[in-house]
Amino acid sequence: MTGKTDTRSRILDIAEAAVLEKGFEATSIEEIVAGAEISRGGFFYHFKDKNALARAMLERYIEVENALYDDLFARARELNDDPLHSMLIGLKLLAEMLEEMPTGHPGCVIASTAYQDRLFDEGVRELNRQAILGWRKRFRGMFEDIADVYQPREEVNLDALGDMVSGVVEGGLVLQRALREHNNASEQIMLFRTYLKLLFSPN
Amino acid sequence: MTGKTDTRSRILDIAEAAVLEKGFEATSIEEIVAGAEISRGGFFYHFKDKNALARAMLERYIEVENALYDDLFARARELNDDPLHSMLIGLKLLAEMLEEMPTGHPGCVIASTAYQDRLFDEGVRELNRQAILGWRKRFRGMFEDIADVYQPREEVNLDALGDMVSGVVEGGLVLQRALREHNNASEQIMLFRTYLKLLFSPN
DNA sequence: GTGTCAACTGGACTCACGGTACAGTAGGGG
DNA sequence: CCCCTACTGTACCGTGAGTCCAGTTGACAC
Repeated sequence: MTGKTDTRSRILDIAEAAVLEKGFEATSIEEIVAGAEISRGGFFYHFKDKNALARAMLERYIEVENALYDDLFARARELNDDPLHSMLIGLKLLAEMLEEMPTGHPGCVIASTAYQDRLFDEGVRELNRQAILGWRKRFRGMFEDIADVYQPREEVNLDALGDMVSGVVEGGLVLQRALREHNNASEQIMLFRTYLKLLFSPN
Repeated sequence: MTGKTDTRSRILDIAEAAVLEKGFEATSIEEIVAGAEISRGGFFYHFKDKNALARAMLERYIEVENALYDDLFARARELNDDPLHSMLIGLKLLAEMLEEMPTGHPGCVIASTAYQDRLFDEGVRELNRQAILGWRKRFRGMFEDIADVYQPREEVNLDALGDMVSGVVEGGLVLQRALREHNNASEQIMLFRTYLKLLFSPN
């Protein structure tokens, strides 16, 4: 028929939009099939249950997120070769990006699934876990590069510091969602940026 | 013994335990009434629907949480009269407390409701919002006291810094839940503590 | 042109859960 | 004695997930 998008990814698109707007639980299969203009049978042909949908969404989301981080910090590195300064630039770019997102960042998908984890199976939980561990590794690596050049003023665990990036983003998104404000996440990232400056900048 | 209605608070106890363990959505009314040894009718006598239960739980939780913060930072102030040092002590006490909690801190209740907010009515969302604004005010006040004595090395928005306490706790709890590790939240608080030390300590 | 297969449609059904309605009742005041 | 609070118990409804399955459609294969 249309040919340009196959049904499976059309389902994922519709589902993702709905889930980001109102949460996984509040998004019914009925609604997804209506949006994708398919039958209920068609949905279950592609996804054995809602869990399989969640997994596919998470997989796709994590890929996009990682590509985004790759791109963002690569650009930051182009702008300044120093590991500390490129990190600071990257965080600023990230904060700006979050501010420009109208409905908020999809990062909430991670926190969202974390808090509804009993609704999901082990596969989904494990995906979630691996995503966060991946970010830990990514940022830890960057902090190691910084620490090779700049002696930190206080001793910190670099794994925990890597987690702090994820935590600050996730926490900021929680605040943003609960407060119905708009820039909490980017504000929190900028505060974290100041932390790094204080921690690594030579006096 | 005492208490206006024994049954009502027994429902809340059972519900809270279940919700903390597996989330609000995954906790059925059936299960609550079984645990509290009452009939379904009895449940709906006390709570008109699940929303009313959520609201009552949140109200109670926020009260307990605030009392806990009051107590914790009052003790910290007793141990050291300096605003910065008492804050640092308070955060250490908080981190220790979080570590000692086996199932994790109930703070997740806030994040949890934030991410499932379409399941709840405006009353619940507003309660959530007010709780976070309350913490902002609390911590902002403490940071103002610190800033009166110690000139911060970098200019920061004290409201945002106040939010960062909530954000770091919430974010840490998200990590902890997703990673199935145990000390992420307390670790994140300790990292935040280091931040404050760097920000306010005279060189 | 016949056969096969993937990608569906559509309908009937089960089950769990939230929620409604309401009649009845045990027990403690006034 | 009645009345009120705090329930019990049952019957019933709607919604949404998930199952089963029989049938259709179009592409490509031989």
